[in-house]
Amino acid sequence: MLLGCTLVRVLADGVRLSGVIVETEAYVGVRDRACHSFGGRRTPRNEVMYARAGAFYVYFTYGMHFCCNVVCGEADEPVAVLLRALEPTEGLEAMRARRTGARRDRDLCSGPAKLCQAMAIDREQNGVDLVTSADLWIECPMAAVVGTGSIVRGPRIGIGSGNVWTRRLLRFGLRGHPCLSVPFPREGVRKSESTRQVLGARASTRTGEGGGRVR
DNA sequence: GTGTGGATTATCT
DNA sequence: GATAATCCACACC
Repeated sequence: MLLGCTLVRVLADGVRLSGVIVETEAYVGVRDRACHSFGGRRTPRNEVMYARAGAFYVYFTYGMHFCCNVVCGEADEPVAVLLRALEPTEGLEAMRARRTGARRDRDLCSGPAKLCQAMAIDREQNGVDLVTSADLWIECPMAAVVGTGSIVRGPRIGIGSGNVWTRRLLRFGLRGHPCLSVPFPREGVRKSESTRQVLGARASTRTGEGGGRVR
């Protein structure tokens, strides 16, 4: 479970940037049409998806943006979670400097490309091991555990349409949080679906056992 | 507040 | 050559 955990980045000059993960999307591997590894596709770009859980997968898109994912499968099991939004908590000054154009602090990291810009994440961080890196990791203190009632889910963003994978509710967020990238269609989870889907959410966004860092 | 279109390039077909 | 897990500015309500 990544929601509620904190992404931490330490810059070369020692400045520390961090934010609480408030929105994610699951990309569940070779069966998922919207996933870069669909059908077992393996290229230089998505090679990191085939690493073991804890690897950081950064890719470039739309000619000008970076997006970042946490790989969460075993080796050769290309499954990852896209980080879509953070609530900035440390280093706001540096984030504002990098995100000229963000009018409010809540918009510093309210999108997958925005958070990469704010957190100084680009190609350099592709393939970083979040478990051992000294300048990029995820902290998951027990106090950050999020109750299932605080989670909303909906269809993933920007992946076209036309098959069941575009409709599956694989986007997750903290209910009503001001830093979400896009509002969720309806701020709730239908009772008939909640139990099964929340269990699915936890399975697909979990990257390993608890502890100081995710692995 | 919502909706539209432009920016700009790695990657794969 | 087409596509893309996007963002931003601007127009309009």
